[in-house]
Amino acid sequence: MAKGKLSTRQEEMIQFIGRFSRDKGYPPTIRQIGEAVKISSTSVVNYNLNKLERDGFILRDLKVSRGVRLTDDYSRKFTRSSDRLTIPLAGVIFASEPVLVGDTPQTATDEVIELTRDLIRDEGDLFALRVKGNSMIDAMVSDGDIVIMKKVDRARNGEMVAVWLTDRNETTLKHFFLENGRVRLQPANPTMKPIMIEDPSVVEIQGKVMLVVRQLN
Amino acid sequence: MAKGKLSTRQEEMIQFIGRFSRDKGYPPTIRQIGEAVKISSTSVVNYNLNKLERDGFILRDLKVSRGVRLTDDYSRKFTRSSDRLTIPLAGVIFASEPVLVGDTPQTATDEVIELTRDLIRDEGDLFALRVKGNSMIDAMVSDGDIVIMKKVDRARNGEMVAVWLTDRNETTLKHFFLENGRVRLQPANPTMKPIMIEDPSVVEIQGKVMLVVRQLN
DNA sequence: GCTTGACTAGCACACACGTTCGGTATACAC
DNA sequence: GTGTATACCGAACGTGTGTGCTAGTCAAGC
Repeated sequence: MAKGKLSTRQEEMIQFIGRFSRDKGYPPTIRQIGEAVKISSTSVVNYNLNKLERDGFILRDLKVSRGVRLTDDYSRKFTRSSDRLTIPLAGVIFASEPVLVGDTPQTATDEVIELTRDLIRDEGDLFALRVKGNSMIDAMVSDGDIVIMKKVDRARNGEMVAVWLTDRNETTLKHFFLENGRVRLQPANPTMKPIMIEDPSVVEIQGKVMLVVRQLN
Repeated sequence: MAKGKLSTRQEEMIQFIGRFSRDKGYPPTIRQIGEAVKISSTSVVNYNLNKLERDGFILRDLKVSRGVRLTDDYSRKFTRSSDRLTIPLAGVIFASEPVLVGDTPQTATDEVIELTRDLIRDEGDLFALRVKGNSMIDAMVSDGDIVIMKKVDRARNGEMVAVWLTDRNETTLKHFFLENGRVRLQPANPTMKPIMIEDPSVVEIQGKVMLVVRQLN
């Protein structure tokens, strides 16, 4: 299967086929593909489509018009955004490092999490992180969990956020409260005590936790 | 919009267009539709398609081959069932009651959870429960979480299960281990101690936990 | 009887669209 | 040099496919 290396044009072709199919409800013709990626000859489009098919990116039904479609893996990235959400798995989160918020565009990320809109209605810059280690057990989050976060730099009281504490070099997931100029970070586990912080400037908000998913087995 | 009354043929045409598009990845031609619903003339198919379009069931792009598709409302009925999962929300789970495993068929349940296959690959009898109260914090599960369970009456070592302990009238979520005729129930929270049970018969397995989902806000 | 509207069949036409073939250019190996 | 593989172009060819026209059937209403 996938030989890995795709030319710019072939990448563009995949993108175009996906977008076109999603928007119009049917796949493009060879000529439409050619127009989109600036190829003047239909034979060249055909040539590249054959290559993409050989490498497992698309499926073709020969002799039928518009008989081209992306393979399941790829078409998933283009499914209607209204009922499904594709979130890039941006990395891992653990106590001793700040959350990395990569600027990698979604299409460049290989691993993604698919969710239904049922689970998460919010629009915005969402990304997923896999939890590493047991340092977040006071947030009722365990090793291997996936947290879906929204990129924010401010929090409202009560929201659960990922914060980087600059004075102790630690990332933690807590409910955030700003009270009389002090920050209270409240663990989700009600049996545990909050952290009180006098100087709010040591609290760097990395994102707001929207969803936690734990897969067993 | 929809005039309500559809002839048998027109109903068949909608069904066929939906199935064809789903299976093949592109819509059928007029001739293929005709063949499917036993219409010999392309003009008759065209005639009926125009009617369906007028009544809001389908969309057409004229002059383009295979330029027909169902409107969003209808196409949704034909989305690949293999990539999405609808799980009935069967009730709540809390410490002082055994898990209710209703026999209500899935269709009768009103509340459902929709998940993508990404999250849960297992086939089988799945149901969802909402966690009530903080009695399961030792399983790293908090109030309001949703647990997706599979109906089983046996567990393999290491699996996380919902068990009803008949001797203490309590439901709990634990990792299950059968060792030398004794049952060890291990909390997910590594800082907490296991429950050892000498008599396995007091352990009633209610289901296997497949997924835990926590929505914030 | 006649007309009208809904539905159907058959078929030819024109263009939409995939395929094929002859070429060109470049890079690399022998 | 010759050969081979990759990537591209342009044009012709043949089939795929929507459209339009003519005509027939049947029931409802006059």
